[in-house]
Amino acid sequence: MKNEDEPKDKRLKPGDAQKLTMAEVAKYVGVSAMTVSRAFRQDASVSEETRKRIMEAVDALGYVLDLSAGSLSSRRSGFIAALVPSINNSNFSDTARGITDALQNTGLQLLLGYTDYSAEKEEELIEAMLRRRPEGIILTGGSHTARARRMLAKAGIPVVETWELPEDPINQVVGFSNSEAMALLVRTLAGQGYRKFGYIGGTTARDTRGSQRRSGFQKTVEELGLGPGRMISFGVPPITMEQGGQAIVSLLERWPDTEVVLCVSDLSAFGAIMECTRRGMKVPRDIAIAGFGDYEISSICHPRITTINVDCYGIGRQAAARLLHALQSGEATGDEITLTGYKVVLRESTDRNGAPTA
Amino acid sequence: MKNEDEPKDKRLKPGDAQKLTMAEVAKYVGVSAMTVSRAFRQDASVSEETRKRIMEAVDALGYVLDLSAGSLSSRRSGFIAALVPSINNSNFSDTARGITDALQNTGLQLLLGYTDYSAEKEEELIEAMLRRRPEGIILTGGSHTARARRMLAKAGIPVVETWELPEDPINQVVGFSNSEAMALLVRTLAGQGYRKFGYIGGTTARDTRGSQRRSGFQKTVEELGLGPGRMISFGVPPITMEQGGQAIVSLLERWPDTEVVLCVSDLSAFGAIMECTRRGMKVPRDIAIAGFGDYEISSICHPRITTINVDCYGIGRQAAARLLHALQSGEATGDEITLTGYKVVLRESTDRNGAPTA
DNA sequence: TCATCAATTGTTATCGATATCATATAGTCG
DNA sequence: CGACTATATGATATCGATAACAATTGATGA
Repeated sequence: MKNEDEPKDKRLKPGDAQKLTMAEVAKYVGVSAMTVSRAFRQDASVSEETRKRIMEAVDALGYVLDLSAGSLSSRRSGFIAALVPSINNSNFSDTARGITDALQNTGLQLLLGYTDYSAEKEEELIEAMLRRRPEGIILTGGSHTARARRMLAKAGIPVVETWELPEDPINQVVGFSNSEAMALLVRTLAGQGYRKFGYIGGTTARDTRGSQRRSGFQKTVEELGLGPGRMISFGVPPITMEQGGQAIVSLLERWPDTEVVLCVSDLSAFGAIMECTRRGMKVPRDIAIAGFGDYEISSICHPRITTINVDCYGIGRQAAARLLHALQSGEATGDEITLTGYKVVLRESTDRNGAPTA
Repeated sequence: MKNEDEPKDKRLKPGDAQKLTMAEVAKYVGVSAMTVSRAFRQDASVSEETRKRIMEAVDALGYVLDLSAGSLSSRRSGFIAALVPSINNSNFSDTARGITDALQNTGLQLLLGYTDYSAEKEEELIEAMLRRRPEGIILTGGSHTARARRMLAKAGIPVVETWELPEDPINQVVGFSNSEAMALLVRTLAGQGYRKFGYIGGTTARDTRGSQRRSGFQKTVEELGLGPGRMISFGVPPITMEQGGQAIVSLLERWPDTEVVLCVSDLSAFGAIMECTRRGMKVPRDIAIAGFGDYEISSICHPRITTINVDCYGIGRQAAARLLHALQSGEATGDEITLTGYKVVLRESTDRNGAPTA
């Protein structure tokens, strides 16, 4: 079947670098392989003149360092792993960007995986990552399978859990209380006079941040004596814009007099608002709607959406910073919790005056 | 400065896995390391009974395979690299998802990097990737620095360029003509009676897909005898929702009688529509607006946005499939071009009847 | 002037798994 | 029954860089 002996692909000229090794570069320059190895690192002691000659040879030959060999020997893989629920969510991709930026010039690279909001998939990914011996690992959330926890414990590398405040942290934490953030939003809106609160979120407990927001909502509504919240669960997290639209329809069918609806994220809030608009309801005149996460869309759409701004980028930066610190200080750092900020952003979608804009 | 000899971090119990090796697992079970190695692969010949015993030991000891060692020996790194302009763009994250899905059960992992629409950053990333010896690499677009091209040629691995049809392909291509896709949209809208066309895009040539769309627009408008298009360039790609809003203001100031505006992406189209709405203009009654990319938002927002649907996910899947094919057939595959589909999706934002919905 | 030291380079062993070849054992078949 | 084959396992060399230590050189200073 296979024609192995056919002439090689045209882009592979016979004598090409293909398997060029450090030793060959060394021979070419007339030094030892070790010297070439040193030339690739800034710290090492190589005379400027030698390094220049080596680098010229590297260029001429087209040699590319082989880290997989180096990392075996140095026992440093040169990357850190990060797992996020979804790459298709700008909150998490901002966090990924924060990590990448913090890793600049550290010689560490980011290996990203996404768990699709599933603890099982997370477990698989953790194993896949650990097989490549990352120097540290950043996780989203604090709920992991037992085996995942065991693997992480054994790995002996710094672990940072983000975006939440887990009850039983593995190691370090960089995040905030989703439940308190949502509570703050409820209190703020109650302070503006809203009384009949609805909530739209996903069905299962897969999205732990979602459940925390939900419970923060529920608890606060009750504390304020505003009766039980009107909760609609719609679909498996992450709930989409479209599901947000469907959810608000159900919610309003069941509780037509709802005054304000809080959504587990801006995306569902946006879907809900659009669906209302489409049905001839004015937001916030007929109903107020708020989201969570402060996605770009919320400051652009019409009406602009009230939300909780979360420091997504900062979470990434700080998580990476904690990791770097742990690595530098010889892994002797204890477990710490770094709180990141959040704030209510009041916008048109919950404006008591009703007229979103002139 | 550092206290290297302090007691180790509490979470690392002395006897822990830390440096558990395959040889130790082998000794524990009473077989050779080679047999343990085989047990980890399905294809290898190990008796079911031995494999079971080994896997139990692996579990009991908490051993995790070390791929960095294995890949040095087997000369297979077990991953493929993909570079996208931005992870924070759902078009590209759909492509990334397509790649990941296609890689399921192949033993290959995806290593993702983002270039931020910069050829220099791409070059850096290509080098960083090649240092880890990926078995293949997927790029976005066809414009690369000379050094990047040289490195890729020398690497001797399959390369897939995506999302475009480069004039001078490196190896394989999976994509479509952005210029023709945009041309199709212009023709479709012209067919509906629109005559005065505007265009909103980014300023520089950094985003080659953007420039191609622009030139497809320009060319077609002229071909149809609709005068030169009214082009507004706004900001460095990727242009944001907000910039879309600013751009349409400029465009309408300059050419108030414009009938329809095409945007380089749905995101800028959305921003433009919201800005119009905010200023009391009705879309499409007062002005029609269309986007490119068929992002989720475009089917949800109000009015829904006319756009070009691109098979983002399919691009990823097929790019990975081409790569896998090349790897299986002993890298002897020639350069091929795989065309992916696109289609015009007509929605409310360009509806000639003007009334988006009841 | 000779010991000492810093700077630079070389030598050798090694990281941990796997390719490759060798070997043992059991089953098959004319 | 002997040769042959398939299956299961082991022994050893090796992948390509780097750690660790050794060696060389020239400079410095008492």
